[in-house]
Amino acid sequence: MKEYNPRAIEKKWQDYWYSKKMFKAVDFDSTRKKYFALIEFPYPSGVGMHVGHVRAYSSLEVISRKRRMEGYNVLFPIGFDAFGLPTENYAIQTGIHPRKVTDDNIKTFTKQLKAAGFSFDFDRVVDTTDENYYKWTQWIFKKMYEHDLAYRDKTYVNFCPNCKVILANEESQGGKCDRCDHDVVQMEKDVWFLKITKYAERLLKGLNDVNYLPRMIAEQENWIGKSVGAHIDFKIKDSDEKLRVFTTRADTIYGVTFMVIAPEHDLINTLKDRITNLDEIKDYQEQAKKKSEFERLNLNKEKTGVLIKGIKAINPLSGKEIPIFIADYVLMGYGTGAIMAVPGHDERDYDFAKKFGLDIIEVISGGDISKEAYTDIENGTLVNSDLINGLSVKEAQDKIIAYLEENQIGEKAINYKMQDWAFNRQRYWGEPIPIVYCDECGVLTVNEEDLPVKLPYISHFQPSSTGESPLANIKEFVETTCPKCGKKARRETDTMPQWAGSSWYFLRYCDPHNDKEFASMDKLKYWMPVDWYNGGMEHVTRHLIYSRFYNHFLYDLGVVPTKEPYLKRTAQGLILGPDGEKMSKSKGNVVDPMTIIEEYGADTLRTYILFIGDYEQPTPWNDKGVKGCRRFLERVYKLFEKIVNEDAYTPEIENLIHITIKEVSNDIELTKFNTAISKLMILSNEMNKLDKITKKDYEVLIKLLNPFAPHMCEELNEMLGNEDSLVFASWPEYDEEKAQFDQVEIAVQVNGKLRGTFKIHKDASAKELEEAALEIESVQNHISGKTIRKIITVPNRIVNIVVS
RNA sequence: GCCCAGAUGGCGGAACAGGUAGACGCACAGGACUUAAAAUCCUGAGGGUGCAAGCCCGUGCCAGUUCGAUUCUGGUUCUGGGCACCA
Repeated sequence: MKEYNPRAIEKKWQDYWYSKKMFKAVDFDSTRKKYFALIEFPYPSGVGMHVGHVRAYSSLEVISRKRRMEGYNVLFPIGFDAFGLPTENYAIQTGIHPRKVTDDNIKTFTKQLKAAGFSFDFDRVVDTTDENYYKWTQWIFKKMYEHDLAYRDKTYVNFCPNCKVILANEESQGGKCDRCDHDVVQMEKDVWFLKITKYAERLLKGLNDVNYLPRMIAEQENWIGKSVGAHIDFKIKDSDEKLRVFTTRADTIYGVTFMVIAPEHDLINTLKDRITNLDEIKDYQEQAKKKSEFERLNLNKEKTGVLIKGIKAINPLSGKEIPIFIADYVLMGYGTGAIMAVPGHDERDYDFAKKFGLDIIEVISGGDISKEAYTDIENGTLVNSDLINGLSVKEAQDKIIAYLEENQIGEKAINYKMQDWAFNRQRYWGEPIPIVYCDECGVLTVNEEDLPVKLPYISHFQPSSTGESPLANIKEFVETTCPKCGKKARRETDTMPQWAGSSWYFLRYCDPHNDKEFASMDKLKYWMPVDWYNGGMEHVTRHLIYSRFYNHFLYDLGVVPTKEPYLKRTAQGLILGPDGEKMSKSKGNVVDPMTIIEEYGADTLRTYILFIGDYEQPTPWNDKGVKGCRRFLERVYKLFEKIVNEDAYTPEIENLIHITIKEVSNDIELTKFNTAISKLMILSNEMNKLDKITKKDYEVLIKLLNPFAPHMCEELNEMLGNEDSLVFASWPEYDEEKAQFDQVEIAVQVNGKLRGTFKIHKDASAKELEEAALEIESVQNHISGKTIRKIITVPNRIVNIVVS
């Protein structure tokens, strides 16, 4: 028998699978159930495939191969999310056009994916930068605009002076640019927004209909951030103006001792004639504008603010006059940009009141407001609150809200932390936004038949420092005609963020070559929803929410068949460097999967990456551990020599085979790949102890191992004389009766401490167990001279003798 | 600060409807094969203490429930992730 030679074997079977298109997903196949397995398509960066990709893809790779063996028509597609900053920055540095960079990177990536033997359907590859793809990305935007979900608004945006680009909130967390870590500054700008907040409630409700890991549900709920409370109008004294606030604590209304508005609040402008310290206020507004988001949100800093002189608000319940402040701890972007401050029962208001020497009134008993704000809403009773004295927090809230609604000075209200999605970038390498500005007709979308708005092939794509897109400098691009009146008009020069293309790619996989629609309803009905989606935790609050929003919108349009796009979502843990640190070039701890493939083979890499540890936990890479998996595969390969034609039956091996089929099958479904592999190791170790094994038993082993190490298993299958590939071989089945051991080992305890064990046939009676247990010598030593109080027996497990 | 995970040998990790802690793999030690090494195969091993059978201690820490707790409950420390002046 030849030695195990992965290099030759793997090349041979990859050629076989890919040339015969073995992994082709068949549209409308009615003979088999469909299964749509989705992994997050990669960004084709210049460094190529990372071990993190291998781990992320291996889970559904194993599931897909198992599903095919179980008789499913599997759609396991791959594509490239290729627009974006890294490619553009690389192009700026090197002068090579992003189109060429992208094409080269995709080629390399494809080669690497095939070298790992992934069973993707390579006939359905999508590339977000392909004009036949982004035509539909633009089409969806057009539809959103037509349905009032895309709008232009002047706002302060996060601007990265280094990348020269406006960032979404989620790209500038902690006041740092997501891409380059530079400090983000505030800049006023006219930008495009998508009204994702309109879908907040549905995105929240939809979580009940999907099977995501609980921590993902929690993260999404947290991100959407729903709060139920009330709007309350406070009259401005001697004026018709009202100041509207949002509060979740309507019950504390009698404890309001001042009000605070955000620096950007309109009230200043509206009442500027009456404000006596306008210069001071304006000064404060200017300062607030200059602060970076990070400075402003920095919790530890002391609160600042200015009393607005000349105006007062009136508490609608108590009638008391109260001062109004302007302070940047109140955010314009949440609620109404104004709050009623209740220092007795809110920590932030408490700090502010202490600093400015303002009254602090107790309206809920139970705490000590001379020391700190009392914020427990579960306990405590309302006091000093005319209408609601003696009530619980909950009762008081209901009563106040009812009162507000009756008197039309407020109502029940819901707020979300999630904000509308800033949807444009001032960059070249993205989808042009299909909008035209006409002096006569205003803002118009490009007609459907004129899509796509093609990205011009230019050689200078450096951004300007004014925050304008490089496209603004391309005359041929900017100058166009109005889709309505035909006169001269200008194109929008901003492009879409990278999230746009990835928000609907799973739909395109169902019908990737369609040039009439983004995908046909018939095909979508056949394939959607995605049965199982695996990816990183880092995408749970961005990509996953955005793509769910897109899908909900398209559902409303009637062009996709399901509300929720993904039935199930799991996430892999990070692969850390051998030093236990996150892999990074600067730390020099990056492991290149291609090196592992060259040295040990793709089958070893695939097996090791799933054996390395708990799939969901971050786990350090271990070079020596790879060898162990290679040894395991070699052992399985060598077992081939033990196959005999004669009868080699033993009850033990039959038992073990059935148990292994059962447990490996279950473990794979639960993403417990590490224990699945360990059970295959146990089976092969046991087989190795025998002198001879049957072909039938060996086939079970290689079929179970096939999803992990398909090249070697295909080779062994061929060596067995089987003509059909393992791709569609049947997944082994087990007999529940035979998946049990006949003999069980029983532990014997005295007072809960292990004192011995014995073997007995399965399902022995309690009496048999007791008798056998009492006969054990060491047990007798521990009970002699004592009284037996109780004997606890658990069938097939344990006997515990309680003595005293 | 709030929310969510997690903490088990030298290392990665098993086992939890409460029932023999440490499966499987790595690393290590001894042995076989070899002139030798590598590779391979066999054996050993949580810690302590004994010549040994054995005994004692052990799943971050402190309590509790139980015949019995890595598993359940309360508290606590540390680590990782998410959110964060969100009214």
